[in-house]
Amino acid sequence: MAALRALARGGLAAVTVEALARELGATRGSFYWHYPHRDALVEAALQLWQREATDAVIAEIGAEPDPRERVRRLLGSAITVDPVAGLEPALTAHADHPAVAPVLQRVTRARLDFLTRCYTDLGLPPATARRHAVITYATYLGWLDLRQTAADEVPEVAAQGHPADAALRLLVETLIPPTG
Amino acid sequence: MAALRALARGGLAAVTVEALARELGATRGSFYWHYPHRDALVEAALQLWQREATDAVIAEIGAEPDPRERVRRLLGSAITVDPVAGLEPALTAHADHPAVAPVLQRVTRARLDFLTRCYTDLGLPPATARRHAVITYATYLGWLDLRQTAADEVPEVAAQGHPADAALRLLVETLIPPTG
DNA sequence: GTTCTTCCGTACCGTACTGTACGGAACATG
DNA sequence: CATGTTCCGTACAGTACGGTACGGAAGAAC
Repeated sequence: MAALRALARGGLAAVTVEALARELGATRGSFYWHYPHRDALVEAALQLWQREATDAVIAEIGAEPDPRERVRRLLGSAITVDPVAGLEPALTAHADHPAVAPVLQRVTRARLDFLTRCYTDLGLPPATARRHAVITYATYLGWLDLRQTAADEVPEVAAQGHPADAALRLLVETLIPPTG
Repeated sequence: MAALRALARGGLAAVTVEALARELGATRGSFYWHYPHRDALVEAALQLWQREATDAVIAEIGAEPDPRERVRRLLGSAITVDPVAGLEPALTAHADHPAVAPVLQRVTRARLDFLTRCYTDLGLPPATARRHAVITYATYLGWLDLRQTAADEVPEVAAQGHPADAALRLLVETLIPPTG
């Protein structure tokens, strides 16, 4: 969705009907046939993001039986793939927006629950697993931030290549407790 | 600075001369005597942020001789204090903005260099220390994100109180290698 | 007291955007 | 062929904002 790209570039204020119409080679008149107003567009874009960036990923990786491998694959995909660069930082920047808040809350809870489950499956008691999940998820979020702010200064943070592999190994060592 | 508060709430687009004048009980006419244009305001606000949120902190904690205690105090202040809530996530959301990019790059480099120095002082070889610094800093950034997006869902992430203390202990255990 | 400087307010223009009204093309359906 | 539906474009308010021009109050300088 073009709306998500605009959101990633310039925040919520950048997702305008005008810019969208220009980018797609259409006119605003056409837009207002498909959506009643601008808010409906951002709403649709946010739901699309939740489905593709969270629900689909959890469904896919959740099929993996080994919890250690689940975390490893999560970290790996967090490092290598970023379909719409800068989207998540842009969303957390509008965490208090009435349209963003509920989606962001659902996504955060789903991801944290999934991670917590991984850690309990590794043998950790629930409270400890929860705290590990929070730390791991925070590291993931900050990793995305760093990729936006210092992709050139911090080559480890790039989406692909050899430095990313070395960083992944250290991430796994740091964030996954020795053995369950 | 009121501009930074506006930036934290609604991104760069929210730091408008009109809103600022309203909040301060003045008029736009008055504003344009102090600043030549809007961009000068955001520029000044960003430089203020760099001085208070990075230069001052590094100068203060840098005086601590024990590197392990330095990292601990960094994590501690990261957890407990957040003068303008949501500012850093809002800034990383505009990482490619011409006014934000250079400031953000300087801040990121200064913080990463400082952290790397802490880890080398702990006895780690430079490359390893650098990677540890990146991970620790990413966790810090993600922690700020989580505080914005899920302060209610994740009590560990709140700015104060007993849950924060438990989280800090785990952070220290996770992010600081056993002994240098 | 006159004059100058500093600071703030009002009034105005240009621009970019949202939303609506309406017209018309393309196409299906009877 | 007539009619309706779907989709897109143009034209028009209304609004919020950036920026400029100008006027005027308050106080300092002399």
